[in-house]
Amino acid sequence: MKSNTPAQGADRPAPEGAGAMTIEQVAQEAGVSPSTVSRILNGSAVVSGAKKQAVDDAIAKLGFVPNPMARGLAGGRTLSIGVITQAIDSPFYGAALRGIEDELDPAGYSPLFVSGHWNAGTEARCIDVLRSRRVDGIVVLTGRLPDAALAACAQALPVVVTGRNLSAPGLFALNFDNFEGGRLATKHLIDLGHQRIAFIAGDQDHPDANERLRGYCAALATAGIAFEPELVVPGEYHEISGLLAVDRLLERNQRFTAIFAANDQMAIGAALGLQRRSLRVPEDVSLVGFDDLPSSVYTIPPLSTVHQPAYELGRAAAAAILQLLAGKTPDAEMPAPRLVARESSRRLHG
Amino acid sequence: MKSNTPAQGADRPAPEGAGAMTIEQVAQEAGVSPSTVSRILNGSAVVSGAKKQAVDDAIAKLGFVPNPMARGLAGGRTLSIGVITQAIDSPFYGAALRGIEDELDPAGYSPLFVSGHWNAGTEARCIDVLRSRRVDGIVVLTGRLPDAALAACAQALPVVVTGRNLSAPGLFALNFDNFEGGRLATKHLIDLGHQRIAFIAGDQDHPDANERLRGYCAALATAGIAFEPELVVPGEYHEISGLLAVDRLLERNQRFTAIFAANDQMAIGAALGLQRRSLRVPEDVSLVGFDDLPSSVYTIPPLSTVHQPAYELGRAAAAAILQLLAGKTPDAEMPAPRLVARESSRRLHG
DNA sequence: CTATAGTTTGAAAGCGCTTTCAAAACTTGG
DNA sequence: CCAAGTTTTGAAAGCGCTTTCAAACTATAG
Repeated sequence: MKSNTPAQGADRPAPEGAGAMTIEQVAQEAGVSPSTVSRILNGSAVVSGAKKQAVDDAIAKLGFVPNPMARGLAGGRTLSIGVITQAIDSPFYGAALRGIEDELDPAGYSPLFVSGHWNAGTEARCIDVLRSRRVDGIVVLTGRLPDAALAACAQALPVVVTGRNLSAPGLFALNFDNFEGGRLATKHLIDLGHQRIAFIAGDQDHPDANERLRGYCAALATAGIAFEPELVVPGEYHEISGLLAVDRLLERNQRFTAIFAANDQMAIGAALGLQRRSLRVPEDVSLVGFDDLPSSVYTIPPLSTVHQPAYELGRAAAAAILQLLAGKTPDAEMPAPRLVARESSRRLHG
Repeated sequence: MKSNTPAQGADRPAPEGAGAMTIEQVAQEAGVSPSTVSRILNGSAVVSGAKKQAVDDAIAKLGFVPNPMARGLAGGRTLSIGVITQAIDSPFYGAALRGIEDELDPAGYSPLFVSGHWNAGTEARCIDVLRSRRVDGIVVLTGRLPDAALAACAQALPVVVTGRNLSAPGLFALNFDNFEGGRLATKHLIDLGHQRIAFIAGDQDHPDANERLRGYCAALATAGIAFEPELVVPGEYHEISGLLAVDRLLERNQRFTAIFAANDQMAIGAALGLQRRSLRVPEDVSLVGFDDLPSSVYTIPPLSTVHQPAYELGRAAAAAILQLLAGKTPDAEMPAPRLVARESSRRLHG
């Protein structure tokens, strides 16, 4: 964690005149040419052991840090990766961003986060911004950009996209099995004896939302339970959708003993909606979410949900872009969906 | 939102060979010298109307976007602002980051987010990283860095820090009135008739946590209620602290009719802890938090809390750094604390 | 109509680094 | 011990932009 030069106060980051070091000064100090220093810095050529030592010493002594700007200009790389997230303050994507950060950092890359706000136009602008900043690659977390736009972008720049199945040159897609997740959640409720299971759907425009719905249908079918369109209410992935959905369901006079919400935020909204109507979770209605947000452990009651490894997703995406940059074919894989049973779901008695 | 050149598909960001444009080509197209183009780009000198027009046209026609790398190298600015946040996935700071993003974007600046993870050493490293990336300024959201380190950093670079009262050259501190917030929350409970009010404290190392405690004490004193050390339990700002704190309180056999938690996350943990002990909120115990996280509207029951304008805080901090950069003295001010009474607190009956 | 001050403009020198290219330094084998 | 091949090294040319500096031009006054 700390710097590796020992005798150094925490408040004095670089040994000396930190701002003004150049490769030339290092070269002079080490008695070699700037070219040689550059070669050592980048490992771009073999350098004799003696000179390498001298340069390393000089770098340590002067506290030299290469100027990324100059590097970028000369070398055509910026060591930065653009990350298009949908909302930097989303509880779900937050973890993914952290994963990206953690993976990129040791490789010397920095993420450049921009928010697309679930809007194709904004996302397109984000790409422009990132490209104008000359990022070396782009990671797109889901979003609404047409696949074609992404593929086009990938022609100029390595691109990693999550939440899609898409294949194009220079493009790597990393998808979580939302279908299986949806199936698992529904099966969990069925196994608990529930037959009338309502589904609060996610945003229609999200492919993952539709996959989760498909999983719900599949589980129902497997169990021989008829799909009941009246039990499915649209939502938009926000808490309020969950609340409203419960109202809708109750107004429709639908009987149901369980609800599966396409994400935790809606499940939390639904829980409040149920409480407002004096329906208890899980005594009267079992509730299952999707995502396993950090806060879902602490809801009342703690929420049963499908765990989405957001952090790992971020790491995997970052690792993939790094591999793409290195000319390799990414081999990242997502962990399989896993149901976390907590207290919001219970066996149907009666 | 969209580009201003009309005939342009969403998937083709720049009119033509987007990557390869240089100021020189623009100059040629407009029949002027590169210097003139640069001057127009930066508004750094008066240029005759005719030439300005010609250059603007050429820029539009070629879809030219200046290379930030070259700009940074030559001009010594990078148009990027380093932001040290504590955890990019924190529910509270997320909103602040968004505020920063929203404020910086129209000014042409980009934020560079790094996470300090509440660790002075890591934060110091973050500053190094940011400086090595040559950011034009730094925004520090709270954190544990010693004031002196910040002041030292401010000598080289404009710095805006939140959550502290600190004054140094090149440094602007933007503080929320945590004392008043703590007082307000406590007063709210007292007004509701509560006398035995437990306090779940925040992390000792956070100045704001101590301020909130001071506010709690002040409100108690004003109401003539004796301060009871046994009613104060330490916490660390996470949900689990709240849960544990309730256990502690109950083990100590303390009677209390209300709890004020130094942040919402702990309040949420406390709510669960109370529920585990079959104590109902608000019937048996009133609960008040601090921060007003977006999710606090949807807890069961919805949480009464002190609203912290995280988003505005971000915007104000960003605006301040922009002003500092422009050589002005920032005039940003934080809104006063405001109590949001929801359903987790109610009048004490009996 | 020329001398003087005031403006607008272009040429050219970097910013700090990477990367050819060719020279210098070693190898090796005949 | 020298020619030919193989490394290692340094000089120098940019990367795309900003910014002096001085030249060219315009306006004002004598």
